[in-house]
Amino acid sequence: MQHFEQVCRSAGVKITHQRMEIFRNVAQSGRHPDAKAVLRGVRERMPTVSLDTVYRTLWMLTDLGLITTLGPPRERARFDANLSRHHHFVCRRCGLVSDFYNDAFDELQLPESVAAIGLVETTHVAAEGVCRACSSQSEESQPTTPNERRTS
Amino acid sequence: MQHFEQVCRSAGVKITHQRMEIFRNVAQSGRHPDAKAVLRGVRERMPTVSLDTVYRTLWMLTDLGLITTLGPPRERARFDANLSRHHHFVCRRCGLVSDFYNDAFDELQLPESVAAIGLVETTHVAAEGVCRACSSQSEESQPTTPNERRTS
DNA sequence: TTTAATGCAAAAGATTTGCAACATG
DNA sequence: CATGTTGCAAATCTTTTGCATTAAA
Repeated sequence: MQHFEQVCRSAGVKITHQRMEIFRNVAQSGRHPDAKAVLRGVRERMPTVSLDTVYRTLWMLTDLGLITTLGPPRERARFDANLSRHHHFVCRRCGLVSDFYNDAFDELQLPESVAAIGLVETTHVAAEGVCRACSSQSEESQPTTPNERRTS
Repeated sequence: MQHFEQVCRSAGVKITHQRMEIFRNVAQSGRHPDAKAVLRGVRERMPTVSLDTVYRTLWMLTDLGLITTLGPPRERARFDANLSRHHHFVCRRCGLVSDFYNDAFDELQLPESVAAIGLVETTHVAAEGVCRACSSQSEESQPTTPNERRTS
């Protein structure tokens, strides 16, 4: 939080209540919320904040390097305040993303073929599967047919 | 393409021109297009296809296991017809996603902590950086300040 | 011929922008 | 007090849905 204020100050942007709440919300919850989720969280303390302020602030925080986004840039972003080196578990059913740590994964040796594509700055492992909550939900009814989408 | 027809037949879904074009489009281009991009591609041969058909078809192909999506499910999806075990290079500037292969990455040993989160089915490495095209574009003007978003 | 799939148009969601009122430094 | 920031409303863009028409089997 001190870091937040310091970065804002040196970037010359004002430290407003909204910005503090929004940053706190992304930073505190270990979640990886999208803009809507941040709005919900922030409104518990500040019922008047608007969604557009949330968007503007999230992208501003991203530009300042105070948070990052998940996945390819500019797409239906989810934000992440965990700036330490980490990796993700992604639930295929519910979309839950949770962090885990592993030193070995922090220094993977990339094959030479990658150099031809571009300059790699960091690597990141995504473990995909089904989270606890989802797998206990469907104890009896494992889908044998491919899941119906948006049809229940 | 034979596989495509076979899977459709055994799933009891009709093999239409649109579906063939859409599948071919995702499968042929080594890209990871979103729905809009698929529409553009398909319209070169079939100018009358509609965007909603593209969406319906892409999700249907996903349900049949003929293609997959990138990243967390249900979010501004990008589709991938490469079903072999592979990993991704992701460009931070332009969002380009390109595939690469590495046997070692196919069998990463996950730390025990992950078991507590859920059941992992597969792991996937994303190498993030700047692609050739983007880094040659900005030879002279490396941004020292964080990139302005949607402001140029 | 029967049933499922398409295209259209409209609805529902998500994200961005212009602008007057307001708060921060 | 000056300027940058907010909230509102409206614009834009993306994705989904209802329904009459068309095409596959």
